Amino acid sequence: MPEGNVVHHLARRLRRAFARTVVRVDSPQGRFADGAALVDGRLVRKIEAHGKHLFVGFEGGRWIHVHLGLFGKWAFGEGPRPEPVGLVRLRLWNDDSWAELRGPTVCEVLDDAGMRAALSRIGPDPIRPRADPAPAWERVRRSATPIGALLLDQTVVSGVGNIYRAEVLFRHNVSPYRPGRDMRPDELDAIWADLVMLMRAGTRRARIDTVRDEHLPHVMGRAPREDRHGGEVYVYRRAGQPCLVCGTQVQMADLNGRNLYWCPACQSA
DNA sequence: AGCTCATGGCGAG
DNA sequence: TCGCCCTGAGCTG
Repeated sequence: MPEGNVVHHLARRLRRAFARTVVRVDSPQGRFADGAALVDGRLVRKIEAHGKHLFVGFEGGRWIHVHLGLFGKWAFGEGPRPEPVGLVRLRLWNDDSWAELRGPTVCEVLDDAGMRAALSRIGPDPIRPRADPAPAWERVRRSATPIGALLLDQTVVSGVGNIYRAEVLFRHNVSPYRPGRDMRPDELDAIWADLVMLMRAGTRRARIDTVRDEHLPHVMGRAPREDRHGGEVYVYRRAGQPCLVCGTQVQMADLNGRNLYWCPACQSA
């Protein structure tokens, strides 16, 4: 259940295990059997994350394209690969390492054109070096859609999920309901810079921490967290609990079918 | 054992 | 806006 930071972290891990090696590929579950046969036994040239999309590039111009969706999960190990347990969509292995993929929304083989087409459908990714936020913010500034919805739209910005959406808007005191066209350019610049910083830190740690040092004492004093997303956050999944900055009850609402969290006092604008 | 919910995204109305 | 796809964990009984 990853946002872009976890996908980039997984790309690094896959790179360490498989880059520039000949990799065996199969599909114990069978649903990816045809795709696996197209790349089995080829040299892995490149492994890249773009937003929440992962691409494993093979010699011969073919790519495995994976999107984990809500439920997808990778497992890794060293040495001989274990017998598959349950539904394993994709398995990769070489002499030293193995990896298993379960439950992805997307697992397919693309050629170079297909890979470029997939990339053309997503907006700039704050984790990637040299990503340019300009096209994203141009769309935001022309849109009446709430900024909270725009940040989750992967064609605007890629890699931001429900946690980063909630947290970055909190950190900039912006109401998730403010129309994109009412965002000031300096606010958008600051939000981009913050996403770059937060998501790159989240890539290294494979978790999402957004609470500033000066508010960490509040974190220490509060009740143990009851969810398992695994980081220290201001508002995500904290509905009904006091805001770590002002004490107001954190609110929750449905926005386009996803749970939205915010502090109505800190984010009134 | 069965329900609900989850860091996501797509397509049909 | 809704329903659907994918899987697993954490409840409730």
